Amino acid sequence: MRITKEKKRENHERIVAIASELFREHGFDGVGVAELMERAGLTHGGFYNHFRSKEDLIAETAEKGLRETLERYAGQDAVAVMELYISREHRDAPGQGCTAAALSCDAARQPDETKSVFAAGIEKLVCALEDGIARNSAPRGGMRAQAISVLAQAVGAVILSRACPDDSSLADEILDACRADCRDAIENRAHKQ
Amino acid sequence: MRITKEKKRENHERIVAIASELFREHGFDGVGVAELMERAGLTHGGFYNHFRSKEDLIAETAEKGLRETLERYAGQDAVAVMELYISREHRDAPGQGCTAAALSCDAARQPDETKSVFAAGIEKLVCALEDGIARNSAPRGGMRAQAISVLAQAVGAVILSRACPDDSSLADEILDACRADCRDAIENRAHKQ
DNA sequence: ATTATCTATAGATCTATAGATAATGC
DNA sequence: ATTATCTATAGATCTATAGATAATGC
Repeated sequence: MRITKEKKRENHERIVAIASELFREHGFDGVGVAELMERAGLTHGGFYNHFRSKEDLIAETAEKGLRETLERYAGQDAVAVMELYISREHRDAPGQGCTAAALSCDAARQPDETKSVFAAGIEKLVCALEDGIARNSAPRGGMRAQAISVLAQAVGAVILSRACPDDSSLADEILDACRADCRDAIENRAHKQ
Repeated sequence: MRITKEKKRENHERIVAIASELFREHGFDGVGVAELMERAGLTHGGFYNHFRSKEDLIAETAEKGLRETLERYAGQDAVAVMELYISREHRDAPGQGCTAAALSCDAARQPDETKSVFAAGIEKLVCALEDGIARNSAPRGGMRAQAISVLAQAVGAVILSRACPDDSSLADEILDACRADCRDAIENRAHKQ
């Protein structure tokens, strides 16, 4: 049953893509190798031709997921990014959403190798957001610190909103309050009175 | 081997207390009933005299954890709360720290019954923070929205900082930037220039 | 010859339950 | 009589490995 190198690469990419979505939805501990491989149309034994361990897959998946999140927002102005990020659509589709928002809590429980991947991904998101803020307001000092604050608030908003049940008015209130506050911060206005 | 009602209540409380710490450290999926009961000095079969299911324990643990988090911060002014919350000490001791920061990502994957417990706990934290902000600045409108923004940023800061490896300078930078930004927001100052 | 996959399984762990034991609570 | 615990186990699931198969790559 051997296949071509090209086909193997395709299989590898498919496993990572499916894992990326399933991990964001159910957490690293919420997805088994057998289920993952079945969804990829393969048998579970074949997993170890692609990865030395599940931990290896987690690190690779996190890297890909954080890169995709960066690519999704890079080059846009920061207010536009926040409109997309702190939204019901993003909150309600964790499998397609930001890896940092979906898996940072899980990452905290992983070995340092995986945490380093997260730190590198967060660093790039901060830099991209700093660039995005520069598009929205005159140059000023402390923009990196502000990018960090805005990112933390955006991630916290999505996470807290997701922890509320679907019918919760608080879930939407969190998004609305944080979206408005991040907008004000980016545009360098004082908080609304 | 029957014990007194009082002793049973003590056992119940001990199971919940141990679960509360272990869940915050390893996630709901990262702690098994057998390990939990062993740590409580009981055999795993006895678990089901106290809880109908692991899910039941999760809901009870979340309620207790969020209540304790509230009690820890209620009545203090908001700047003092943020100094305690957005700190290395808090980040490095998730088992003793805020349940919302440690388990909100996991809560998002739980059934609505558990998510409702989280929503109620977050609501109370928002109210307490709103009261705490009133201690730091003159009364003004939009204080509830600001309490929500500050809470989201604080939770996001701790979560992102925990996702970085121990030796990461970014982990500390996130805490420092967010602590300063939350302080400014609470004291109703524009963001630093 | 190498190797990507599949089959089968090891060994551990998971949640949950059944039945025995023995002390409380009535 | 009730019930909190313990022992034992069911049945499912988990990660990982060994060996067979068969097609690629040399």
